[in-house]
Order: sequence, then C-alpha cells, then structure tokens
Amino acid sequence: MGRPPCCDKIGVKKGPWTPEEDIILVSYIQQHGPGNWRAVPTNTGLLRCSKSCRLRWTNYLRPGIRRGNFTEHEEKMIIHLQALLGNRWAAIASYLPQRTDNDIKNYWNTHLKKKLGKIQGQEENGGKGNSSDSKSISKGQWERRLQTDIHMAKQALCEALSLDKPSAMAESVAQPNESVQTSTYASSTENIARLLQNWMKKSPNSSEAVSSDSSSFNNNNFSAGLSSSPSEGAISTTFLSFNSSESAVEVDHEPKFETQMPLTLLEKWLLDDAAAQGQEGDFMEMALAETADLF
DNA sequence: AAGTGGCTCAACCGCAGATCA
DNA sequence: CTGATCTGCGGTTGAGCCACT
Repeated sequence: MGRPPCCDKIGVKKGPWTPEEDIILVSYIQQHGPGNWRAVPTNTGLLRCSKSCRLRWTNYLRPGIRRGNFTEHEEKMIIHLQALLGNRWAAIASYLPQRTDNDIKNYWNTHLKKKLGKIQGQEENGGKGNSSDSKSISKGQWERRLQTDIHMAKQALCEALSLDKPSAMAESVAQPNESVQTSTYASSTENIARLLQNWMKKSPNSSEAVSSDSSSFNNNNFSAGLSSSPSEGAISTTFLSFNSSESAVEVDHEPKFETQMPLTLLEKWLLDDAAAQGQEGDFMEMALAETADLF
C-alpha cells in the first residue's frame, strides 16, 4: 500500500506566486522547517502542489539566497565546475551555496553558453591547429589538470562548508570590489519584507489575515537577515546556518570526464585567474599530493 | 508613440532514485 | 519484496521587460 496521491491537480494553482502565498509559505516553514512538502499545501491552505511549494522555497524564498549579477569569481567557478561535472546544476550549486541550481542553470544557458561560444569561436578563427595541440596534451598533463580541477572543487567545497569561518566565506564568495549589486532582491527576507510592505500598502484589510504570521518572521532568524545591507554585497552568514542541513554537499568522486571544451583559451583564462590569485602552484602541488586520497 | 524582436528568469514538466506502507 | 508515493533534478517554457527600429 502506498500513500495518498501527491497532488490531485484539481484546484491546484499555477503561475507566479503572490506575496500573500510567499508569506504563508515562509511563515509555515519557519515554524515547521523545510521538508515534508506533501503536508505544506494542506497545512497552509495554499492552493499549490507540494512540488511548487518546494521549488518556490528552494529557488526564491530560502534564506541565504543571493540574487542578481554573478561575480567574475562565481562565473569562473561555474564554468570550471560545469566542465568538470557537466550539467549537474545541483552539484554545481552545492559549491556556490548562495546560488540556486535554477539560477546557475539559467545563468549558464543565457550568459555563459554564449560567452564560451564566442571564446571558442575566437580561438578557432585565431589559431588554426591549436585544437590539435590541445588534443595532443599528454596523458600526464591531462591528469594533472584533472587533479587540479578536483582539488579546486574540494577547496571550494571546504570553503562552502566552513560556516564557522564567515570571513573566509565572505571573501571567497563575495568579491570585495563587487560594489555593484544590481539585484532588487539582496536576500529573500528582504524580498519578503518588501513584498509584505507593498502588499500591505495595496491591501491593508487583508493584512490581518496573516499579521500574526508575518510578525513571526520578524522575530526569529529572519530578523537577523533583515539587518544585512544589500549594498554590502555579502549576505549575513546567519542565513547559512538556517539551511545548513540543506547545504549538504555531495562530493562526486566519479566526475564525468566528458569535458565539453578543449584545454585552450578558456582553460588558460581560468588558470591565469588562479595564478593571478597566487594559488595555481598550491593547487598543483596539493592536487598531486592528495590525489591518492581521491582515487 | 507603437511595433517588434531578443533576453531574462520564475515556474512548470517529466523522469529517476529514494522512501515508505 | 513489491508497488505506490515522495523528493530532487535537469530540461523547457512563456510572461514580462527592455532596447531598438
């Protein structure tokens, strides 16, 4: 015997979420925690299927989500991880805890694909014969690059997990010189707060219905998030502690080696960046030293 | 000012693995 | 053990926005 059906699809609302729905969902999750999505629509009265609730939470409402422009560092990490892991957006997102897999996927499809296409196009036009060079990279070199990739991923993972070192986290994720944060949603709580304000302006009567709920998330962990200024670029790590259970990172010891791009301009671009940060040498040495652990 | 085409991103869909009765 | 359901993931869609003509 199984369980009752997930969503009967009768009377299930679709389309964009309203601020009211967001508030209801957030306040419910704040009380009960994420998970048991099946129970969310019934307990909250939301006319949404459990899937939709989960998606809304993980992609939009979850604390700690950073929205807006990707930094150059994030961009390069995504490119590198995509080359390493393929289109496994959830795995890639686990290395960028402040970004959702949906965000990364969108960013890849809308920005990075084109960017890489351009780079590769330039390469093909500019240096004929280079492709054969890239193919002729010796196995040893290729393996070392691979090890470097794995080590970089491991380091990113360590940084992502070192929640007890917020300063390191902030440095690695939020670039100090990243002064432009064009996002209108610096954090989900700020988002919710804004939504709530707008909503209350629009419909002062209906605010009674959720007034108790909305006030509740001004108290607990959410209030901490509200204090973080969007202009600071870095999100308070208070958020991260909230969803620490969700940020469990899967370490893939068997990455698909279907590297989508040759080790050429792009590779140089990425490695040059690492070198500029004075890390490449360390990566190589450490990767070689730690390879035994990985395989 | 109106029309149009491209871009962005939130949300949906379907599938696969995990979980539960 | 089996089958139904839940959860998570990746691919795709489409509404809204913006720049250009």
